Amino acid sequence: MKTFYVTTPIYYFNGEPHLGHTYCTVASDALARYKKQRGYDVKFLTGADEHGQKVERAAAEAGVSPQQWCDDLAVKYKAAWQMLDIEYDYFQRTTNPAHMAAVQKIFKKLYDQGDIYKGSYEGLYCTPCETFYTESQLKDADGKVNLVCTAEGCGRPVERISEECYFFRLGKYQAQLEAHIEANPDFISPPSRRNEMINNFLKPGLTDLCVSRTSFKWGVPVDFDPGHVMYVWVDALPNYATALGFMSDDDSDYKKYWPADVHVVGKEITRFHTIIWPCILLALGEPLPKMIFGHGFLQIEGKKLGKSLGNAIAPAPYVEEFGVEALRYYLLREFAFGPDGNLTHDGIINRYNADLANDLGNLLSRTVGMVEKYFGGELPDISAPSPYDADLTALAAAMVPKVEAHYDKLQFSDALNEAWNLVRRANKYIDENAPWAMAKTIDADPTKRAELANVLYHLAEVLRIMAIVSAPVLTRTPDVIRAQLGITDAALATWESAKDFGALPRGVKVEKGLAAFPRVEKAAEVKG
RNA sequence: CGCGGAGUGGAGCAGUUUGGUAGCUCGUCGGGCUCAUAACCCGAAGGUCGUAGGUUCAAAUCCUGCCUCCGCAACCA
Repeated sequence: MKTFYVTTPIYYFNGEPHLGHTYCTVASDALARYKKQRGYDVKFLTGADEHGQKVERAAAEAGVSPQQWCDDLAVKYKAAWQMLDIEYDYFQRTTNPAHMAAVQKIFKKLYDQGDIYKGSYEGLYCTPCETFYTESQLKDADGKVNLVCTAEGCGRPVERISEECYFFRLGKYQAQLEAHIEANPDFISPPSRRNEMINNFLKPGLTDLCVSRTSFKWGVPVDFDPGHVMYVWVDALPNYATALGFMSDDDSDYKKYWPADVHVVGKEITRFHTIIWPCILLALGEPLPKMIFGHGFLQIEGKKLGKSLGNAIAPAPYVEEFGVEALRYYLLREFAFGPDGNLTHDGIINRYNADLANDLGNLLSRTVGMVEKYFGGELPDISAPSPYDADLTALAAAMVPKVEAHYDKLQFSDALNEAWNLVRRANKYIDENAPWAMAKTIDADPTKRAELANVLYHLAEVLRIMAIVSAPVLTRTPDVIRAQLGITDAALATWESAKDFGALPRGVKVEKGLAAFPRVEKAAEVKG
């Protein structure tokens, strides 16, 4: 069986999960679900980056140990992912002892082969804030360098000091990496990010990277040099491999699933995943991930989402108001996956009402309603075709491969739009056939009776197919649709069966349920 | 000249790689239908595609200048 390994970033544990994390994780989850539907043996990893000075400080401010701080947050993240129907296979944590042992081996191996060496890091340092700055960070708007700390409320002078640390020979692998990027156009996706990486970082040349610190303790110790802990790179990035058992006694999963098919990351960390991580892998002699996809950022009601700005927004209020599927659908349908997007409350309502309530939910409702009203819940003979059938079935047949192509490229919005064309076509098909007119004579006219049944059968088939192609995003409604259409055969829920218009057996029995997506009115406000 | 992204009818967005009737959703207006979640279907109005030039038979799309907004610049998804 073909394998597919997809990862979210390991989220930095200096705050609770917000809509930014949600966006990235929902997209990864949709991809994982889609690949499962397509028959892949999927491994879907998410996790947490728990080390470093910021975590250490945040824990101190909260009056708990760093480990306690992380344990508490891990519970919250897992709860958030459960609320959002995220089907991850493993939640990696960088405080996981197995991970820590593995990265120590990685660090030692790189040191032994000369790719990590001991040197000193020179920088401008603010002692009270324990923060290093580069000159470029201290530039003001005019480009002048001011030797004062920029931390909020500080402004004290910084001093030029040096700290002993270990360096990774990043520059040594530049040529190899460039050749790989050249030979694999999708390696850095989308293309705009690829250009950015090449122009911004590769062209100026890679400099060796500081991979250890002595200024804080909350990290993986460099076991052969007490006093040093690993800085983020060698600790965090290899999580994608250590989660599979890389550098452990049992690396069978690593052998099976590595290299990763996609690392889904936010645009601000594209650089680390497309340059530093590949160079570490090259140094280790391991294969590189096939694709790093750097998606854009969400704004919330036009405002930048950021923990430091304090307007981080939790997904829970949106889930409470609209339901988990509506939030997932909105995130993946409203925004192209790649550029930035602006999430708005009104926008969710519009999407929800237009696509989920009016188009899909109502199609289910009217279809099932008519089967009940006209046939007492069970379709009879459907042998009389309608002149509009061919157009509908042709559209359905053409739709599925297009949806596949879009999902394969992580273009969720295009995939959903393409799928929804079928819903819109089906609603039109109802008008074309005017089943309510047919219904008037079905008692006296067996042909009309079969004609009407045929129309309703086609609608049921559209809904069955929609249940399949929407399943990467809509995690619950597909089952609701199948329940109302009386579909129990798992063979009618497979991805392949979506290409087989007419697979649904005759004699459809329906059972009307609650509206799948009741409309919401605009006056409503987000709670909390 | 640090780098990158964006500027398309009232709103939000596609389209720009491979130039060739400007598309989608919402909203507005008119009509139809009544099975359905006041939902559905049809039609219409509305855009000199930021701006000034250039290339071309032809530019939202390629090139150049300028204006505006935003992001990044050792870890905010």
